[in-house]
Amino acid sequence: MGYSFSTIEKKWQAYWAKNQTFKAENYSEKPKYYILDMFPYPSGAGLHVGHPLGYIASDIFSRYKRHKGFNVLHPQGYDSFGLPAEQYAIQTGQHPAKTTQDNIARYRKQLDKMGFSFDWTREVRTSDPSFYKWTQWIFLLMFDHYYCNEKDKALSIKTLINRFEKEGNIKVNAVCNNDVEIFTENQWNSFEEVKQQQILLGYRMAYLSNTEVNWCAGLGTVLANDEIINGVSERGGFQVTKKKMNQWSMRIGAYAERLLSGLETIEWSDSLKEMQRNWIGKSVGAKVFFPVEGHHKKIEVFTTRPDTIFGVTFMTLAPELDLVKEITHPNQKEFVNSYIEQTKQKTQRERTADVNNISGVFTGAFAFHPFTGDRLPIWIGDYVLADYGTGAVMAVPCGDQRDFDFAKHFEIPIKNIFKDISIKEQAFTEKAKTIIFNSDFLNDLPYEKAIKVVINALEKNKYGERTINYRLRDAIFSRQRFWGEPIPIYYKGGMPFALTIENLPLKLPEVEKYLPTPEGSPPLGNASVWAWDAVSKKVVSNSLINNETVFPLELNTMPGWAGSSWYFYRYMDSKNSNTLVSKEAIEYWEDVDLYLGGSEHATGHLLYSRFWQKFLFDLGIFPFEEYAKKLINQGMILGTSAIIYRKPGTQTYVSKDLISDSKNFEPIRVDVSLVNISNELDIEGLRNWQPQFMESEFELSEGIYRVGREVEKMSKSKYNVVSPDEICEQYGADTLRMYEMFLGPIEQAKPWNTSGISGVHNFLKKYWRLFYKDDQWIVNEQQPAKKALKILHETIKKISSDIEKFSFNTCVSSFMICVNELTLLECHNKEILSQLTVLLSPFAPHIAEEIWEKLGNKESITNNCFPIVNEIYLLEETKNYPVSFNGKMRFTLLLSLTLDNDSIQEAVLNDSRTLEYLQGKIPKKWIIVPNKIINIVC
RNA sequence: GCCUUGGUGGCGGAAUUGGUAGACGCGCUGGAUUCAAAAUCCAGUUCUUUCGGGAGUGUGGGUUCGAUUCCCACCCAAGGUACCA
Repeated sequence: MGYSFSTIEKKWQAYWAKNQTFKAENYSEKPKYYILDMFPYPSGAGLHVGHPLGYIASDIFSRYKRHKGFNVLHPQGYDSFGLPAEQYAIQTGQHPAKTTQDNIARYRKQLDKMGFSFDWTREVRTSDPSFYKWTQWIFLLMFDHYYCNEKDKALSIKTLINRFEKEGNIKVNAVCNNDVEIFTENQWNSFEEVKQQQILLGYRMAYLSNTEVNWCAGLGTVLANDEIINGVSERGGFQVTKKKMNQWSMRIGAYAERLLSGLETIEWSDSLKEMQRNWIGKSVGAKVFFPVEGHHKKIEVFTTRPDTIFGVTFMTLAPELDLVKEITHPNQKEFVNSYIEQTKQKTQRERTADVNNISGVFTGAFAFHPFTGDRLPIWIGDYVLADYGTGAVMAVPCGDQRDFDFAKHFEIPIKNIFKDISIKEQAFTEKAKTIIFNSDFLNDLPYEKAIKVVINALEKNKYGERTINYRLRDAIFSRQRFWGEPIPIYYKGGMPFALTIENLPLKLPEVEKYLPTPEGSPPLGNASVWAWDAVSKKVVSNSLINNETVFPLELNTMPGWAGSSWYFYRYMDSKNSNTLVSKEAIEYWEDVDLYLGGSEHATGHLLYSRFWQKFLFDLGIFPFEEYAKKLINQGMILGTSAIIYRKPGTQTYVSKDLISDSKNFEPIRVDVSLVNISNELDIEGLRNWQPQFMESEFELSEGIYRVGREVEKMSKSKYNVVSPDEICEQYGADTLRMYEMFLGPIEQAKPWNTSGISGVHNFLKKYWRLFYKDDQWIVNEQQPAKKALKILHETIKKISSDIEKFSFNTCVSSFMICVNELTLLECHNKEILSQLTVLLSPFAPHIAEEIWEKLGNKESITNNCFPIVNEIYLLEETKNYPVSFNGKMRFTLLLSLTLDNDSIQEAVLNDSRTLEYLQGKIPKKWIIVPNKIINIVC
């Protein structure tokens, strides 16, 4: 008998569900608190022990905040559009909606078992039309707005049209594509609609452009930069190459500065902010124009070191630049063209791998130095990237290592402009303490001064200007996939036109095949009903496209980050079919108080969602510039993979301890459940696990086969996934919850191992025995011992401050100490145990509810007041009073400044280390305490 | 290379503003209970020692009466990022 967790947990989970204990109201007298988890992608592998880590932490905090008198919003949902369901559909023909539905059901079951206090009435799913209606609506807003640099915010495209009609675009300072031409109001008014639309498209926040994209043939889709790891796709590891395509993009670049400065206002971890800063990559410098000999065009370069301009000895252009073909001398054309071809064929990976391989070609053309008028040879080289800065550099071999290497390799002259610095061996790249010389009007100036002087000179002569450059590029928004939000756009005369909100959601059409069409169009190209009738405002059959009013619809869908960029607002008002979120709901809940999730989303989701937030803030839809005041990154729980070693070309596997050099063997991962704690493999189990092992031979050592181990990310493909289900079954959810917290600090990554779980389970059993002895209820209402009160209040103090600090592992320790001591004191006092139970309830809610009920309470423990520490119980008689000395004859009493003179005398004398020092230095003297002077006698 | 975070027993990890390093748990050792086991309880557990002590928080310095904590240099690990001009 005793602590029967499975009965208790079932009972209370049912109770919470029936009474909707955790349902949050959109209005309350209480202060609000919004705690958000990053919602999961419901994958086929189900939940593993790593998933709940963050959910347990946020659940503890939610329950704690409820005890503290807050109206807590703690919702959950599913990021349910995604590639795995689509690939499963390609293989099996099963509709991704079905796969997704099944996986969600399984996730929900597993989540429910752990006793989370989610308000499930607010559940959202990004693949639900009632949800993606609003994702599409936000896209329409993006399409309908541009970024105005003067007001420094997004404005309606109508404002822009008005200005074009009145004054053309010459005075308009807005973010746009660089190929937008200059026109007057008269020209604008005479343009045809298609032409006008084309110009507007160059200004829209969501725009179409023929961009060079990362094309992944293996996945049949375009990938964003952050979906590529080391030149191959993050998912699947396929090759990625460059390809030009007409793609939707989002002008995140317009928000670069605000995304950067906004970081100062939010409580996110330093490392995460730093990642975003790096990703945005702001650098301050100058644009400089170099006229090309015998050509009307100028080369525009970006440099962070304009102070080195007199050290320029040549120019280098990115081979992809259109300008290259225009300026190349006929004699060099052949070499240049073949070099361009060569570069194109290199994948990003090959290009990055060849860092030390210097290559380039002379174009035969020359540029003029703006100040000296020197002739500078123009080269092309693939170390210059087309999509950073202007795709061209002024090469200063004395001040940049790559320029230096390039110059040495091609025997281009190097000019030294640094005083008393040798540049024989390598370039001099330090900025501090540099004195410029050999540089006309910059001679003898230090770095900082030189920059100011040269930029002034550039601007005065119109040779260039001060510029800020960002590494952050606009986010490509088109995906050639089926299982994503359709983009609510149709095409008329080759120009995109938007649907209106009344016509949303634009639901995914039925298709027979989920693969791209034979012509290479996205999967939506397989749909037979996917055209737009602009009169009836309905989706109609493709066969009607020849009618005057029927137009083809967009075939691309949105990327995975679309829905997740705003989902947290939908929880506030998830059922609303009239608006994204009602005014009342958003005015009450405002923003997320605490966001919990993995740091792997630093430069993806967490950046894109800040961008959307700022855009919708500009439009007055969201109330703040940032949506999450505080963010905590939980560390990953790692799995321990089991590895067996195959002799190449055979079916023979050799035990790990018989192997001296593992290079001669092929490591193969096997399911961790086939291995026991001493790394012994269950050979029969393995043979039954997968057919390929049926005929295997095993070389044993001492009668057993030992596997190798490796700690790595938990993943289905590595067969190292541990599901929480078994732990729940064996020890119960309360033990699992406390154990996961006990493993270590929440932010840290840690390998999963169950060796310590019995300690946590024992704790709960001990706690139970404070109430029951041999199934007899032994709680009394006698006056509690002073010592017991002290232990309780020490625990209250420690737990309260540790919860606020998110230090849950130390909380668990404090509970253990408390229960051990109360057991030792044989304390079964009702008052003390009641308070302890409330304290424990965020961590182990099921057992706490059960005890709470047994203590005679009718209501759930959920909204009961959290215990408050009473300092009276904490006072001690005396220990010793440590004293600190800061070297300037000023002493600080650490414990108390309110003690009278006598006790301070004693205090100081009690501390032998201090006494020893005092006797040597300042006998019989006055000692200064802040605000107080005390006489001390030695 | 650069940025961020970290480095403490056999292991996971504690340590408030600089003040008895190693809380709590695992593991291990011994004991009680038991025919026995499970369960439970008690004691011990940084290393070393000639049993007086001595050493000890990645390494080497510094500040301080006193440093895991503060400063400088270096080493290592994890994560991020990169021909970024």
